[in-house]
Amino acid sequence: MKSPAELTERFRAQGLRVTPQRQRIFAALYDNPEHPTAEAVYASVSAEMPTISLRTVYQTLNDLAAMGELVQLELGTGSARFDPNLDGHHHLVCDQCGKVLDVDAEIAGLDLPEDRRQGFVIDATEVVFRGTCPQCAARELSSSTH
Amino acid sequence: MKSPAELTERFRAQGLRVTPQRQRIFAALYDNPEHPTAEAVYASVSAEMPTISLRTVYQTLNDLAAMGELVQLELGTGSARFDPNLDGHHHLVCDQCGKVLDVDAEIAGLDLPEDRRQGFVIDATEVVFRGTCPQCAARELSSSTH
DNA sequence: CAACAATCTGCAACGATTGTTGAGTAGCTC
DNA sequence: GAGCTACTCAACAATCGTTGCAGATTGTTG
Repeated sequence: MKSPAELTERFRAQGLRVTPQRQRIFAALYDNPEHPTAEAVYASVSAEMPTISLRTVYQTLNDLAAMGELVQLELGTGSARFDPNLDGHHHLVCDQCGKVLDVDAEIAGLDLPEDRRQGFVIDATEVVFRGTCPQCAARELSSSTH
Repeated sequence: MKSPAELTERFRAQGLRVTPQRQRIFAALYDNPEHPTAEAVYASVSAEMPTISLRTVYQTLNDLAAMGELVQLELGTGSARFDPNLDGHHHLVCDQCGKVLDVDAEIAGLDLPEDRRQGFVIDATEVVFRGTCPQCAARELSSSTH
C-alpha cells in the first residue's frame, strides 16, 4: 500500500481532510501490513491515541477501500479484513482461528471464458485456500493425544 | 444434493427425526438448488407451511451442513448462503445484489505447491469471481442515461 | 484568524444468527 | 398403540460486526 505521506496527498486530492486519527491509521496499516480486522487496527491505534473511536477506524478503512487503497476481504471469518496488499494475490485461511495469510504464487488459468460468465462483468477473481494452520493443527494434535 | 428420500434415510440413520418441517425444507432445496439464504428457504417453505419458524430452518440447514449434505458459503453478501451442489465447483458473485451463480467450468492449476502452503493443511479451494450480474448492469445503465 | 464543512466521538440501532425457556406436538421403537 | 424423547414453536434476549445519528470539535481555505 502507499506510504502515509502518499495517502495524505490522496486524501487531500479527494477533498478529504487529514486528521491525526487518520494519520495514525495510515501508519498502523503501513507498519503492519497483515490482514487486520477493524478491531485490530483500532487496538493498534488506541495504544497511542486512547480517545480514538472504533467508529472512526471503520470510517477511515471504508474510505481507503472506496479509494482502492486497500481491499476489503470477506472470508467468512466473522469480521471483515482489510488487505493493504494491492497486488493480485490469493489467501490461505485457517478455518479454526480465522488467520489469513497471503499466497505467494501465481495461479494460472483463472480467466473465465466468455461463454461461462453468464453475462457477468467480472471485476475480480479471488482464490481462497481453506484449511488448518500449523498452530491450530498442533493444538488439535496435543488435545487428542491428551 | 441428495433427494428428499435419501436425506430422510440419512437423518434417520443419524438418530434424527424426520418431521414435516424438515421434509419441506428438503424438498425446497431439492426443487430449487440455487444458493438460498436461510431467509429464502424460510420464505419458500412458509408458503406451504405458514407456521414454520425461521429458527427451525436455521436448525435444519445447520444439521444438513454438519452432515455434509450441503455447503455453507460465506461470500460477504450479508447472510450465509447454503449450496446444495456438492460437486467441486466455483462461484460468480454479484457485488451489487449479492446473487450467486455456479461456474460451470473446470479450473486447472489450483493445487498449491507444498512449499507455498506455509504449513497449512488445505481442505478446500474456492474460486470466487466477483463482478456485476446482467440485471444489475442493465439497471446501472438505465439509471445513468436517465 | 474566521468561517464553513468535514470529521470525531459515544451511543443507539441494525441485520443475521443463536441461546433459552417452557409448553405442546408428534416421530419412532417396541 | 403407548411411551419416550426429540422436535417445534413462540417470544424474547443476546451476541457480534458494522453503521446511522447528533452534537461537539477541528482541518482547511481565503
